Amino acid sequence: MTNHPIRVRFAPSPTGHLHVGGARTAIFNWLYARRHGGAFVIRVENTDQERSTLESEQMVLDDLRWLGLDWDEGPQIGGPHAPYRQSERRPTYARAAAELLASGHAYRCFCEEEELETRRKEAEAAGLPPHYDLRCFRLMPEEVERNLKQEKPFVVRFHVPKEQDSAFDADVTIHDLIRGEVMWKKESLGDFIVLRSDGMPTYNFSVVVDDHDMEITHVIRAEEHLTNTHRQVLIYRALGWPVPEFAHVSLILGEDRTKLSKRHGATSVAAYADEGFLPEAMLNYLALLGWSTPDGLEIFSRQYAVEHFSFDRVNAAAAVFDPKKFEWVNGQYLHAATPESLRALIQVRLEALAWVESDTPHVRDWLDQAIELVQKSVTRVYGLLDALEFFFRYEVHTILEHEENRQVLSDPETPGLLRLLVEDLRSHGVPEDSEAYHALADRMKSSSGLKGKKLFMPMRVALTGWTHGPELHRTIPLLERGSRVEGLGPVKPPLARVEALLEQIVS
RNA sequence: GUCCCCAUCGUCUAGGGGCCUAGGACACCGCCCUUUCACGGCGGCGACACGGGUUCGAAUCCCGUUGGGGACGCCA
Repeated sequence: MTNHPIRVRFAPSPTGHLHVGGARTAIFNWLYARRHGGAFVIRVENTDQERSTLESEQMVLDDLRWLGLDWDEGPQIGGPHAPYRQSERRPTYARAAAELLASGHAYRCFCEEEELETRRKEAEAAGLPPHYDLRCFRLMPEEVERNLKQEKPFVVRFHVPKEQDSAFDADVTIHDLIRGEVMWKKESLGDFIVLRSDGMPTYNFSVVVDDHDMEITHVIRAEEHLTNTHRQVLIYRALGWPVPEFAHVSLILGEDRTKLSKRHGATSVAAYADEGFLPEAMLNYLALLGWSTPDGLEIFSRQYAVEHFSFDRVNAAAAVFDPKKFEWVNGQYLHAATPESLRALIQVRLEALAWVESDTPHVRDWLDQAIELVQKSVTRVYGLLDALEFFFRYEVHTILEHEENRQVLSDPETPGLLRLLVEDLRSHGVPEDSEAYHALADRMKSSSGLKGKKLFMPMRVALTGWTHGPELHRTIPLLERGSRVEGLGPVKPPLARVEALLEQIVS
């Protein structure tokens, strides 16, 4: 293509948290930049002063950082094309608009909004395209002068010539990196506004001016902007600027196949973070929604994606966001994570729950073993808390409230069995490793005459309070050790558990 | 309504004329592993929207139909 370094940008409008659709666009931009050693620029599109806020900007940037998408130029870090906030770039737009005005590609329009609205409706009713009727395009210079003198508010409109022999051809063809050739005829476009009456540029104008100013070589954005490209290319043409490459990424859809939005449930990156999804998993899943790896890998590192990303493998069709698969991807990352890293992620909550009182090496060591024991059973970070709960909570009443537990314990053999278990734990001590546990199991088999589920389920319930959970041969020693670790929240030791339950059952 | 985009299992996709009786992943259903649950392993269910061309040969190329989506704003 070109010898110039690749420059791409992500241009969010700060009106709330980053959504998964925006996140995926950002990811594709970032991957493309990193793949080709180019620059990833962030530009804040806040020309809509009604809806844009600084708080939202901060949130979006935080969300991007959480995803690990670092930018080379943009808000908070600056760069050679600062400022990177459109509200602060008004002089640049004014200059470009003046140029369009001077060259006759644009004109002042004094029509009022309500007036335009009614005329648009009339045109539609008459079966005509709802385009601007060119009223102000035909204004005599004297009339324009008079209006200006009266300080009538005006917008600047771009003129789209419809004459076939016009020197300025308003037909446009682009070569989209994802879609191939896309073309529009001049007739499908009316004269459009580039500068609002308050002097702020409209989206289509500011985008072109900024992308040119910031030397953007590849515009990678959502497909909803595809038809805007017609207008934008005309502006490039009128200003005599080179047109960048385009890549329009398909939309992410909800289950009902309409554009993903709030009503589909959690759609913001932050919401998923709050629910215990990992940034690597999010990056992986979102990249996979539309892009596929050359060798069919579905779980891959950030580095792998950077090395293999290409628009050749980006699908042009829209994709439905599948929470189930996302959950699976997250699980894959969670299962492969080191216990230490997971512990760090739940540290604050462990302390809030008072399961951790002081952060000592013994506490950390015990926690890592406990996490290692349960991590394969969860798909979300905070699911670890539920999986670990049985270590720290053993309440006989709560246990007996659960139907499954009651069923297991209702066997007439249970009291005798638990009595034998108490005796064994007292005389032989609580097993401190798998081997000792298996010895215990053997003794219980012969002393009780029970085997299989009849033996192990009551033991499991008595020891953990649940009918399911990690392997007993690892759980029991860990429970016993946990009860002795200082700085850890209260862990009731195995013997005390069985005794407490037995007492309640026989009474 | 006009313009634009899109179209392979329920979902994400592989596929770019013969390698396709269409491969993988998620989900679902079995079985195995496991004295529980989960993880894991094995297997099953399940798709080229339709109609015309082009070609010796089309999931793959072309046209049309249908369907879905998006855009038509002094929002982005």
